[in-house]
Amino acid sequence: MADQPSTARALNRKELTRAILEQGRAQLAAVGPGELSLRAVARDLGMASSAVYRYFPSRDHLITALLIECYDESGAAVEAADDGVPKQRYRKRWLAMSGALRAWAKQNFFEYALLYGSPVPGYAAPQDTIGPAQRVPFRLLGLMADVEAAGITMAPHQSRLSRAARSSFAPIGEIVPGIGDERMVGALTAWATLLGAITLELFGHLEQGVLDHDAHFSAMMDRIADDLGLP
Amino acid sequence: MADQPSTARALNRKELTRAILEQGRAQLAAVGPGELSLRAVARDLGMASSAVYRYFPSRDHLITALLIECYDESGAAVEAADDGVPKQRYRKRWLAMSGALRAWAKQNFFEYALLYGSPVPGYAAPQDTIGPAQRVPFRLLGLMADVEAAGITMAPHQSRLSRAARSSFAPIGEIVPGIGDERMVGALTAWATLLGAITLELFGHLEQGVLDHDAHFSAMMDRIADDLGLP
DNA sequence: GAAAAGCAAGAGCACTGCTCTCGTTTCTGG
DNA sequence: CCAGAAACGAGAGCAGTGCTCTTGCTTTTC
Repeated sequence: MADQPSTARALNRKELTRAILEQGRAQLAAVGPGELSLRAVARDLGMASSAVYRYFPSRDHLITALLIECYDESGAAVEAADDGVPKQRYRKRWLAMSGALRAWAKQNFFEYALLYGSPVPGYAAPQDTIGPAQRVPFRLLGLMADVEAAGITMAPHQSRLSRAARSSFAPIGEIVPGIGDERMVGALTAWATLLGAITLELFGHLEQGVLDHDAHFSAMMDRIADDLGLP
Repeated sequence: MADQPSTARALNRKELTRAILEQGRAQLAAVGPGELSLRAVARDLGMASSAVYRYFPSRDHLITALLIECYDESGAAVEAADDGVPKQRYRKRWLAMSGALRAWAKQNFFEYALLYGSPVPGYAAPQDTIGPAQRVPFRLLGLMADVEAAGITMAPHQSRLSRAARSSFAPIGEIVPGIGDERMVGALTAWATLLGAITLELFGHLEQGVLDHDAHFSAMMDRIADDLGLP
């Protein structure tokens, strides 16, 4: 992987792999995962369907590759949004990131469904995907760490955190240190709300009740920002 | 639909329709939507695949029927949980309802995926489904109306609701009246959080970070209850 | 009792993921 | 430089899918 392809064949292989992935992405954007047809990809590329199997040993492997690509793309969108806001404007950073993820999801409906919708048939996402998948939540946690480092306190909550809940996110605390338990729960709740809000909107569950999706999303994200104590 | 089946044939038709639905449900629980095979259902019932089309004109119609069944089932579970708690124990009612939906989702993974995961291929859920689909959110809104009627106030929020956001859920306000704008946004946010939390957990997005899913879910729901000002 | 409607079954179409084989091309080691 | 090995593209084929159409049979209805 590290060395560049020297031979013409290896170069051609990289190129074709990329072309298949690209065509697969186009297919995905058009018909959604589950309907993604390996044969159709091969057809559009003018090659035999069996030839595709030289590059991706199965349909699931293709989907996994697309999964990684989409995680990276949405993660990059969120990171770019975060980077576009001054570091101290914490609330604005949250609003920018959440808005960016929603915008990406709306522009890439099926891709969002692939990432955060029902998991495909029986296959468990392999280890390769967890890295890219964590880009978005890690950025959110980074914001929390920044807020915490700035000494900004949260409004106290009525209910106490159980010991089990506290120790539950120890793995996260090791990777992104410096976040208090209360704020950690707040951040994870915010993440759930964000994904839930986008999912409800995109998958049509708000169709009967909410008229202005933009305003509604903004209102919810503002509320979350209040809850997180973001100034 | 209202009159009972008089003829033997009509009775047989009702029975067979039910059997197909039941077998489809079994299939669904085993392999998930998208993999639900009409031929397999027919095989298990010992009938020709073409015969099933006398009862369900297409695979999507079968899925729609299952969709309604599952919405009703989950809605009934949430309602039962709500009814099991004294009306004035508002916080407990919220925790019971959210816990019940999560429990149902965990026990009916693919069914939950069918309801709240990626929408199936190209088909838009027909009008028949929206009624059953609204049972859960309506129950949550009912709780909010009860709280509001009891004169319980919410902790004031920092950010103001935009005019667009306020008027956005006018359709809901007509069906479930007596809920203030602030609490309405809070309730819809709570709904998003609930669905997001269950989705993240069930679809494996918490696998790398959270150890104790029960405790984590409880902590988030407690937090939401605080936010909603539930005593 | 005859006509009409509902029904089950089978064949068939077009499609899918995937495997295997068969020539061909390209790379590599002596 | 050239033979063996590895990679490759194409095609046929298998088992499966949703769905349609035709063919007989049964039940209902007039």
